[in-house]
Amino acid sequence: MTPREKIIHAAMELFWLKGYNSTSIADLLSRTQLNSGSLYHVFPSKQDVLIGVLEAYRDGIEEMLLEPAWGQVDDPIEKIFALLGGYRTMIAESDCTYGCPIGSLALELHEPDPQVRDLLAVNFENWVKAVQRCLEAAGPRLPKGTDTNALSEFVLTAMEGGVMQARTHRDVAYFDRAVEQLRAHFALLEQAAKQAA
Amino acid sequence: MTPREKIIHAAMELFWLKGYNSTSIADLLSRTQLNSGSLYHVFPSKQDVLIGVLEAYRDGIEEMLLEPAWGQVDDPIEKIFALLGGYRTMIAESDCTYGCPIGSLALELHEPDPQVRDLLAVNFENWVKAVQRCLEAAGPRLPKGTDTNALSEFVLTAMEGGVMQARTHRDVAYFDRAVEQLRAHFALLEQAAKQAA
DNA sequence: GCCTGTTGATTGAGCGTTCAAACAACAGGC
DNA sequence: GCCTGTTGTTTGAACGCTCAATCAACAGGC
Repeated sequence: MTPREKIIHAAMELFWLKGYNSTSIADLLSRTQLNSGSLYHVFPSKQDVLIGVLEAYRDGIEEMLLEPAWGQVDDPIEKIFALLGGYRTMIAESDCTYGCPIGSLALELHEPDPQVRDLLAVNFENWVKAVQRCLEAAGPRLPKGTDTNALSEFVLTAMEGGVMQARTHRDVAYFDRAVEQLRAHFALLEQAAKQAA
Repeated sequence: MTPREKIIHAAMELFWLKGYNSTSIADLLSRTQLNSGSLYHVFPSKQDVLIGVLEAYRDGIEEMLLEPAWGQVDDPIEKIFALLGGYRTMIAESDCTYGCPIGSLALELHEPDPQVRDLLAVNFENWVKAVQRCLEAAGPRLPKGTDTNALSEFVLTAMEGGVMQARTHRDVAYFDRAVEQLRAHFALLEQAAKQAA
């Protein structure tokens, strides 16, 4: 494991756990057993570590997020809820102290550099696109003319909003109810598609 | 205007604009033209300023949020979308740099004191209750047995998720699409209620 | 002998907080 | 009307600490 990998690995966890601003370089050093000079040899600044982390999320969405969630799910709409189920597991295992790593960073950084903001946006976009492919695969089960982009964005909306409330109340039931409402929405859409046919 | 009011007023704006951690006591002092001793005479610590701010939001929800949005709206379901419209105005006026003041704080503070967490939760609860009263007022327009609590939480979910994406992409259209999806959900619910009748 | 990479003490700015001192406002005694 | 003691508030320099970042010195492979 190269120093670079060590740092990225540690930073992904610490930024997720404590946020970007509350994670100090000293935190990263003690976690990786490196010295400050080594870190600054690899990353010119703390922000470059953040960029590395966001790139790692961007490049690892398939194997880190989608494949684990979709291992044994074929139905395209169930894939969406399997993805949300993955977040539920994460939330519950951390006693509702962790949230969505991208979403937390997106709200924490109030005036991010363009490069950071673009990476946050790209991470959201890729997530939305993955959901959108599921919606496209669902084909005629959804009403004709469904805006799959807007609907897949809405899945992200529900996920992020549900995570936020679950974390605020320290109760995963808030997330569950958000998912349940989204499921009801999909049920109504499928029903409407069936009636129109 | 007492020093206390000055501080609360300035802190509401600065915490909203820059977040809690990125707002320094020096920022508050220069904004209020007070000296550090005066601030610490009123608030024993920075966190107590935060508590004051959250209490101000809690106590001001009617006049600051609901009354302005509902001034000339009677239809209970349109009230909900008028409330969301209020947020849209806020977002757009700030070029998508501001978000929901409570939501941002909720995600920024990773290990808040119980008192702070309770205040964040209470602010969410009151918001949800206000929406729930609208849903109850809508009565038979929604399907029988609708879980108005879960549905009103879902309105908050959609708002927070939409705000987050709009801010990340610096584009209010993301918020608009989230609201549009929520509107579609309500339309389907009203239709289902009508069919059952 | 050069080059790539590492070491870890050091820097200086910025942070939240403190405190002795100064000040304003008022009350009571005379 | 004037002095005196008290109370509550304001002043702003100073403190201790943490932070991100630096850099001269060093190690090992080729």
